[in-house]
Amino acid sequence: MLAYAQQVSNSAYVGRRVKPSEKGDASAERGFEASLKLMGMKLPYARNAEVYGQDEPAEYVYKVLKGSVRTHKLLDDGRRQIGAFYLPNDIFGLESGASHRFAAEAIADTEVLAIKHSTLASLAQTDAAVARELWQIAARELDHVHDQMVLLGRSSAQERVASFLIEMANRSANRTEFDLPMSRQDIADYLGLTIETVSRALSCMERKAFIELPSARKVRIKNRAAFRGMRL
Amino acid sequence: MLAYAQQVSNSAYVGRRVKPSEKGDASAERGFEASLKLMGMKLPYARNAEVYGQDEPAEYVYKVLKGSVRTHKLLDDGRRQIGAFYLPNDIFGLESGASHRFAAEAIADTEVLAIKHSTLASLAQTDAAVARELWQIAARELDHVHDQMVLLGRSSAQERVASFLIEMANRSANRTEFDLPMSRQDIADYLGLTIETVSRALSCMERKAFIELPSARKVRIKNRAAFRGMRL
DNA sequence: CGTCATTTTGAAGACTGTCAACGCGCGTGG
DNA sequence: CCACGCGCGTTGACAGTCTTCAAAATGACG
Repeated sequence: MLAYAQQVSNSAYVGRRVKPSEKGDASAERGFEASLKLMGMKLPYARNAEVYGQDEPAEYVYKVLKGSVRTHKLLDDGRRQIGAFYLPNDIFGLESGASHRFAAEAIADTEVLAIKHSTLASLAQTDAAVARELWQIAARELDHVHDQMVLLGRSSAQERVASFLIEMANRSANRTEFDLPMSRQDIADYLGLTIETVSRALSCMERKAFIELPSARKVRIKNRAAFRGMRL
Repeated sequence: MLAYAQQVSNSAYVGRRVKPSEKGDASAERGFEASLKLMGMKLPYARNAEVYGQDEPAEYVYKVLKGSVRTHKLLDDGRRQIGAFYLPNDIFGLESGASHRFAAEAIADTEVLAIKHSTLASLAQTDAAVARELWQIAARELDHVHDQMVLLGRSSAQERVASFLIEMANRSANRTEFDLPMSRQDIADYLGLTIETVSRALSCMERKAFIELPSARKVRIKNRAAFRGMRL
């Protein structure tokens, strides 16, 4: 899979050279982001395509360019838990362990930038700034799952959906009106609920005039204050 | 608090010198574990004492020597989510971020070995093995939280309690009979349940002759196979 | 315009939470 | 030495929330 992706898109980066204007500015060519830009390869994924599978070796670290990605774990009986959603500019796949414990899939048609984990590891050895940056990414990841644990373990359906909407609002450009790239099923599996419960919670909030749903995938926050009160 | 602890127990390590027998073996003096032994300080905590608080700066990384530790997040209204239990030889407090998102408390009278996060960070810069080890610890932590997310989001009370018992069995020396250092309330807050539900699940398993409870804090696994079937 | 996936809504039921009472072990103090 | 109180755990009855099952509505797409 990755071999294929490499074929189709690596060409864009083959033979790329540091331009004279970049050469002089050392800081522009260092750090994680810079390395990603220089050495990363752009990969396209269709809607629902798998970026990596569960328990697959964690060879690459990714950054979302366009579209969005979900990570999940699937149980034998079909139950699914979504670990996180990644939107443009988010980094994912840095598992620090040998293999991915969650699978990753494109939610919509998506483009990611991928860089070898081993490349980053060796970079981190010489460049302390890269090492620090990697830890920060891991820290954000851990923070998020910690919050998610409290959400899943200790909150009601209403609180979960409210927290989710606030999270999405904060992550989108426009904090009062935004699109949801994921389906109700994805939201439900992210929040540990059923689609029906998610739908009901949303309808309830719309009835209370806290939000408006111009369409199923579009949300408008009408009463931010009320929201803060009902989130976890 | 840490200043106090330093006072009372650091003395044991003040002036410690590398013994001749150790001096020759470079590998014995390197790595995370070795550093911990050399530079760590032994700290005692009474039952329910706080090792560090929520949102406190993450200055130290700890290893449990005796006793056990729980990490938790407390909500304003009293709801609590326990993140993990740490038993002897477990390492905790490596948050990678600036501050601890969960608080840590001693469950019973406990002794830990503490080492400055900054010390490890600078060690990791020169010693790649230490850097690798730190990532492994973080990876284990992340794996555990991921498992816990699936547990909290997608499993029944019975499955949660069964998973918990198996987890504890696997972590204890004797896999068929072991002690639980934590209370029912701790277990409940770890599994996202109430004490009553935990108690009922345990009673039910005892009735089915899957386990035996010689006392509230002692567990004997009688039917391991049946367990594997009911865990998550 | 029809078809299919997705979402919403409704009714019934299951599971877990809540409230309350009881039991047990243990340390304290009379 | 025993009674008592206290923390902790268990059990029961009931209520509430969320899930399940079913059907209707909506919307995307050919």
